[in-house]
Amino acid sequence: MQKYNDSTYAILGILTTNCRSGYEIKQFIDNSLNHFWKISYGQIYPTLKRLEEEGLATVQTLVQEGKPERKEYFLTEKGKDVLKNWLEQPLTQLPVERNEVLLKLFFGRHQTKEQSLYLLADYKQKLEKLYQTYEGIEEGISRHNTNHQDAKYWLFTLDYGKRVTEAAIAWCEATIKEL
Amino acid sequence: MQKYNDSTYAILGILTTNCRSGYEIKQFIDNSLNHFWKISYGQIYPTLKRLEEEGLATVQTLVQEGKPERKEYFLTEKGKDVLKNWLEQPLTQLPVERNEVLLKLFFGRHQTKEQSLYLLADYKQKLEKLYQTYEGIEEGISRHNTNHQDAKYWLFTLDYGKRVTEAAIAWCEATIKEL
DNA sequence: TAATGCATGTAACTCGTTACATGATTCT
DNA sequence: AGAATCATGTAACGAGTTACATGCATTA
Repeated sequence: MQKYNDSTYAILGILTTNCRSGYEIKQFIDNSLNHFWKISYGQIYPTLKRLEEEGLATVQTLVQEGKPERKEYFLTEKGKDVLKNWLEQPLTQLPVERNEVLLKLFFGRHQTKEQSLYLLADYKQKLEKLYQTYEGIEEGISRHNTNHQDAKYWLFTLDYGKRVTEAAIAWCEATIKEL
Repeated sequence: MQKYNDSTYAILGILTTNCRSGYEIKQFIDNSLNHFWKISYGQIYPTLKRLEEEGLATVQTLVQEGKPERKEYFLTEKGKDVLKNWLEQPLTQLPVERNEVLLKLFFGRHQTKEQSLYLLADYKQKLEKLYQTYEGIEEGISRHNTNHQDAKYWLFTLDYGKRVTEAAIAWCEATIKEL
């Protein structure tokens, strides 16, 4: 089976929901996957085009009143198979997560102590803000989508973000103390 | 001041150590930064070339007996300034860390429970292996480089890796239970 | 009247990897 | 004899972002 990149699978997955157009897909990602996946129109539209060309989806152009035309994409059986197959495959290997703060801290000997402390304090602050964002989204989902079939899985991904961010914050605190 | 990408700054930083050639830089990254930064020769050599062209480094070709020629790079004052300036700048924004496992779990409703459990168990196992790798490196540094000026900072970056990985493992366990 | 939302799309660019080419020496 | 180490480099490709172009309807 031919390989596609992960963004293609993400789009394939989103097409199983009610999102059908490039515009809607972008919105969905920004609202629901934004904490662990992002994507630009410059990638969405060419991908959708390719999906159709390769028979993974069909298109229907919808003419709307008072709104621009909109192209709706629907997964074909082949498209569903490709998605299913991808879902079944475990990760081949853990990616190396580049971290700019660690890179700077790594060269900490060439900085003053104050600079390193400032770097860490700033990082910590940004992580705390991120944590609050997670909490906000989590609350939103819990309140509005309690009965939604996907809500459970959405909350799992948010829990991941919270736990990992929490650990990073704790590291900042410990490192600031030790510096 | 002109902007460069983070890999350029990484190379600039490494040139402040005793690593002077592309080959040595690659080795250094593979040995010491590998847990949060990686880079290929296809990026190192063109970057070094550019560093020289833009006056951030000078080159000296070293003819060795019984070994191939080797090009040694040395930071200029301008190169040191560029590095220093970068080190002083805090992160502009936290990057979104793409996570393939979360992406698959997000579409968990389209999978069987067994598939999701398998995905998580496999991820957990890989994280545990990674954790052990961190411990191994940490031990190596503690044993051999106790008096090295950089050792402290190297250990900080490893601590980060350990804490974040630990949190991810705990999330796997919790999610497996809840599924 | 200006901004925002809806909606699609492309071209240029950056970043990065992989695969390839070259070639001597040393170790197994 | 073959593999590993030392050493440099390029070409092709893939992934992804940003900026731009277009244009109508609604809201402030």
